[in-house]
Parts: sequence; C-alpha cells; structure tokens
Amino acid sequence: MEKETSQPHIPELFLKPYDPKASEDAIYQLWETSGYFDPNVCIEKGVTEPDAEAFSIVMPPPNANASLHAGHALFVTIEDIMIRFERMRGKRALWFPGSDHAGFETQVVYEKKLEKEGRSRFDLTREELYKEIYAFVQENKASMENQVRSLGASCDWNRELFTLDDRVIKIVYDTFKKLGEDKLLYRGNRTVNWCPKHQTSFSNLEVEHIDRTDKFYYFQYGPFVIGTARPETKFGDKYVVMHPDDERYKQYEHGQKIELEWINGPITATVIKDEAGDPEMGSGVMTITPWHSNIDFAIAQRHNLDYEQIIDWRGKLLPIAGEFSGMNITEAREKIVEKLKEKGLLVKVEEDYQHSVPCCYKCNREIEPQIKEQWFVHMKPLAEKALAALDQERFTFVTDRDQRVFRHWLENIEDWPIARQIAWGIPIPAKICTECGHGMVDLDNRIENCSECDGAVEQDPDTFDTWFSSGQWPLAVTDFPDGDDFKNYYPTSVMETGKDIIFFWVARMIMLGLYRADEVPFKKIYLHGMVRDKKGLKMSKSKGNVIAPSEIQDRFGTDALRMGLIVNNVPGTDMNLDPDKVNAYKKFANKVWNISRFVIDATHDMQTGATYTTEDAGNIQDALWANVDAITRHMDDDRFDIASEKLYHFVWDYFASELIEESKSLLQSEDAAVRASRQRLLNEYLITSLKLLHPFMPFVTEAIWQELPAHLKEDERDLLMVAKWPHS
RNA sequence: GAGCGAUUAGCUCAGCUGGUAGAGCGCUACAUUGACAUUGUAGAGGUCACAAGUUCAAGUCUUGUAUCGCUCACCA
Repeated sequence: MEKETSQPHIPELFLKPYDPKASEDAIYQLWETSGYFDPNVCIEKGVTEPDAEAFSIVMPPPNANASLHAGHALFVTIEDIMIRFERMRGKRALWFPGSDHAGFETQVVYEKKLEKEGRSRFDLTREELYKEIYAFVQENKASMENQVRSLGASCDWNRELFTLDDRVIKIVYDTFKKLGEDKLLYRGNRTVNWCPKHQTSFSNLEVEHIDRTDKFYYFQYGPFVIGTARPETKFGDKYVVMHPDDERYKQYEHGQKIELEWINGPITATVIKDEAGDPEMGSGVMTITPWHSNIDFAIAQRHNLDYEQIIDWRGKLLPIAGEFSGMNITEAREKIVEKLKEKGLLVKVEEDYQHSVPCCYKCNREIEPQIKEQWFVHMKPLAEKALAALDQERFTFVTDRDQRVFRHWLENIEDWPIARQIAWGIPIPAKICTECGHGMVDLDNRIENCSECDGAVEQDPDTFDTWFSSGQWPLAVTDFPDGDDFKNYYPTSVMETGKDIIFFWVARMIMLGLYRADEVPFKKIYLHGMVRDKKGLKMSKSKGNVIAPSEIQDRFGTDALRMGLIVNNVPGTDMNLDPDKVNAYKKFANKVWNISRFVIDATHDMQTGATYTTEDAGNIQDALWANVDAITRHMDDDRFDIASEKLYHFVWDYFASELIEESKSLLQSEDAAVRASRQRLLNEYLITSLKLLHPFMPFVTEAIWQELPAHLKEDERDLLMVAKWPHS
C-alpha cells in the first residue's frame, strides 16, 4: 500500500504483476465490438485506405464436434500473427473463420457416443442419424468458436461459415454437375477400400499401412505351388497366373484348363499368362481373387475374367465358402489351413512373413478391398492444371521440400472415389437405377426413370467425402462466383495449415479452385508441423499426454502460449510444446508490463515536442530502426520463429537491460535537454515495442495500450490492433 | 519397396548464401527494500553422429556409413 501512494503517476493496474485472466476476455470484446476485424469497417473508420492491398486467409475450419487441441492453437497463432501484422501495415486484412462438420470424423465420434448409450447407428435411419448429429454439432460449435476467440483470433465472425450451410452445398452440387457434364465424373465398378466396421469405403489417403508379421502359406494347387497370406480369400480362385516368359512353366498355355482338387472339392482352373506374375516371387505362380484385391482385379480386367465376392460387407465368408460360410475371416483362416493340411495340400508355412497391411485409419481394422459401384472423379486432368499452375508459380510453398512431395503426388494421382456410405455429410444429388445400377446426376430431384434402361430409380443413399466439399471451401467462403468477397479476396493470400493434410485438403483445394474459378485459391502455402509433447511424442488420449490449450492459457496466459508455440518453431517442422518454455514467456509478458510501468513513471513530466540529443537520435537510427527493420524482414519471410526470438531479446536484453538501466542516470541529468530527449526516446521505444509485440502477444500489449497515458501515444489510434506498424 | 528429413550444451531446439558455436529450460555461486523475486550479476557445460573429400578456412558444400523419424506405395 505504501508503494501505491508513493507512485501517483502510475495507473493502479500496473502496481500488480500482469494478470492475463483479469483482462483477456474484456480485451477481446473491445476488439470484436470495434468492428476492426472487418476490413470494410477499417476503411470506414479511416484506419485503412480504400485502395489498400488485400491480405486474406481462409481459416482451416476446426471440427465443430470437439474442443481445440494444441494444433489448433498453433494455427490460430500463426494466422493471427500474419493477419495482425498486415492489418497494422495498412493492408485490407481479412481472416475468414469457419467450422467443419467433418463428415466421417464426426460420425465416428457420435457412434462412440451411441455405443456408450447402448445404441447403434444401424438402428437409425440415415435421416434420423443425420438429425441427431446435427443437433450434437450445433451444441458444440459455439464452444469451439469461443475457444478460437480466447486464443485472440482477429477473424471476422460476421463472415463465418459452416461446412453444411446452403452456400457450400450449392457450390458442391454445381461442381458435381459440372464434373458430370465435363465427363470427369464416372460410376466405376471398381475395388474400393472397405472398412467392415465402419461400413464405408475410403480413398487411398485414408488407408493406413501397418507393418505386420504374419504366417505365409504355400499350398499345392494342381501342379503348382502357390503362396498366400490370406487363405480365406482363396475359395473362388480359379485362375492361375504366371509370367509369360517364365521358363519353368512354358509347357502351360495361356487359357489352358487344369482339373485340380481344392478346398471344397475339385475345380477347373484356367492358366493366365500375365506380366504381373513375378518369377522372382515365391514359385512365380499365383492365383487371383479379383473381388478382394486391387492387383488381382487389374489382371482380371485385362483378361476379361470372372470375379466373385467371397467376403461380405461385414467381413464374413459368403456361401461360396461352403462349410466356412458365415465365419469371420480371422476365425476361418486357421480352420481353412487345417482342412487343406488334412487334404495333403499344405506344402509349408513360413512364420515370419513381413508385410504391410492396409487398415482403417480410424479403427485400425484390416481394410477389405471390395468391388463396389460408385462415383469416381477423373483426377489426371485436374492434376495437370494444378501442376501447370505450380510451374507458373501461381502458388508457392514457404518450405520448398513440401513442394517436391506435392508435385510427386500430383504426378502419380489416382482417381478419387468421392462417395461415403455414411449419413453425416452432404447427400449426393443423384439417382441410381434399381435395375441396371446406372447413376444420374440430379440436382433438382426431377429424374424418375433410368436414362439407360428406363427402369425405376432411387435416391443415391451416399454422401460426399468431406474432403470433396472442403476442397471447395475457399470458393464457398468467398461466395463464388458473384460475391463481393470473391471479387475482392480471391485468390486469398496464404493458406496456412498442417502438413498432414497437404494431399487431403491443400491439393484438392487447388485442383477444384482451378477447376471452378480458373484461378488458384491461394498464392502461398505455409505448412506447419505437428505439435508434440515436451518429449517429442505425439499427443494422444491413450498416452495421457494431451495438452489442452485452455489449460496452458489458464496457467500462463494466452500470450505466453502463443509465444511458446512460435519462438524457434521452424516452419514445417514438428515442435514440442513444453510448459516450462511457455512459463518463460509468461515472465516475458510481465517484463513488458513492468517496462511499461517504468516508462510511464519516468515520463510523467515529459514535455511534448522535445528534441533528441545527437546521441539519442543516433540510437533511434542505429538501434531502434535497425531492429525494427530486421524483425519486419523476418516476418516478411514468414520466419515468425526468428522474428519473435529477436524481438524477445531486443525488448528484454536491449530495451530493458541496457537502455532503461542507462536511462536511470540520464534522467537525473542536470541538463534539461538530456532529460527531455531521454524521455522521448523511452516513449518511442515503448510505443514501438508494443507495436512489434502486438501480433505475437496481442492481449498484454493491448491491455497496456489501453492504460497508457495520452501524452505517450499522441497521434496514435485508440486500439493497438490498428496502430501503424513502425518505420514502414 | 520409393521419396523426404533429422543427428549441435543435461533436456527441447536455433544457426540464412562456409570464417574456429547460440537460445530457452535446467544446474552452480553471489546479490537485492531503488520498473520487475515472474529480478539482477557471474559461471560451469559442446572433438556440432561417424568417415573421407573440396577449400587458406566446414555444424555450414560433396560422397559414403550408421541410427532415428515422417510421407507415399496394389507385391501374391
């Protein structure tokens, strides 16, 4: 108390350490109600020139069903730094927020919830399930948005969009129709990656390959020996394939029939000569199961062979398996081997066969390739446009190693199965013929009869892969094709997102953006790495090492979290989030707080219009502006990791430790000109430091700004968030 | 199987176009009513994975080796 009365020049707030919790919410409200998140308001209020350059970012919409994790905190921080920086530099800065229905992801979450309640998704109709999930998501959406606010995101909430809003659906439907008209859409009867648990197909990207050691069996198949890791698929194998040039088998003719004894009795096998048979592999002979293998399907297509389903959609054997019918495949495997052994057809078993098995990325169960007729998009033409745009540098990567991976993927692109057999998503606007299976795009629900066979039609029960609609997100957000935002902000400036979704999302946005708008959706791609725990381990619930951003914010403050996520975090590399590191920046926030307190006190009797001594004038040039320029340059290069570190040292080691220390004696000088010059210098340093720090630590800097006595911020704006970037 | 990346202080990591190493945390000692104990000062600690090469000079460029990680992939 004694202290307080002895320092009358200092606002009371500064007499205590900085308390983030006490002010963060109010500060955010101040920003949001000011309207400055919207560049049009900035123009109206005269803080931005009407003809200023545009700078825009489309936020990767967080999943509306869950709380934010550390990865969200990272992207919010990086993007907010970019937006605040450019806004302060006078650009028309606009950040589009959104939220994602996250199709399959959310449905899985909801199914788990149902399971806990003793219910199952299969008890509900698709309409019922959709309605339930919709309600569930709406409930969580608001909480997710408030977490984004709490991180300081200066995005324009008036422009927020949900991925199931009408505007999105309209664009997605138009794209679907256009793809059909342009012959880029087809219904293929092809192998898909089928998850027997989730009852849906996946694109290749959603399949995870897990290394495993299994048994590998060799069976006598007539005169041949064949090898397989999956005996349970072998019931229908009636083709035996070998390389045409394999000398060992030259006495067999292509198409030759061979009678042989197999699992459930005698069968007739047909010899197929195909280049796919690898003479080096095992005996050089294989049988094929086209329904349940991509490679076998390709061979079957080449030779026009029959194929038959062996395993049903639930992973159980069909009647073709005879006595094994109805069994689960894993259960059946050993029994089938046992039977073949009894029949004397088991040649040998290798115990340690190492291979990688395709699995569902969600449940890790083995993917069962199945043949299913569904919608595919021809990707080659779309990829070629994207590659051309890359060659012309119409978009660039901040980290060029990502560009190589990106290019490689586009050059080897495969067709995209865009249908998912789940309820939670955008329904595919199409009719399917109940007689011939023909599919017809039908946006207006007008088609009543099959265009091929005139048979009856029914609504396609499937929904779009969530990435199909996400891939058109920048178009939807900017209101393609006629919206003002599309005209003013498309292509957007930067796409900042996790490097784990470069193919899922970034590549598709580019391809679909080019396809619909004939222009890339963004000019620069900044891919951040993953956030891990302090030991570098991936955060997961099972490991118990998940760090919730809100927890860190509570302990250290949002600004400290933001700095902890940014400093030394090199673009594109994974980073470890260590609470001790965040704590260091909590101390830093307090340091800035106390620097301000010192300067306020030291300048309380400052004369306006003081001139610099030659020494102080030199300091401004050589130290202050030199540092500002260096930091600005790093930010221009997207090296926020370096900029923030330099800034930290500039403020602490130079401004506080050197400048303020030497000022203590200078402020006592008998020469009034020296004192006045010093006061002005401290003023300049404080204002400049707060501005530089603001993109990184918006809360504490704005809180200080609001408390600053008027004489320290002459000619400055009411909110730091729209203050002019120094020395530019 | 292919591609990419990493290997620098006890821990987590920076180090751009080559000139005898830096940060945060941690550790040691001392200081302190004076903006700030969320402080200050001083200090210990590294043959920059290994080997060879280019160079007057190499964490920094080249090649190879080892270990680790990530991504992609239809090998029966």
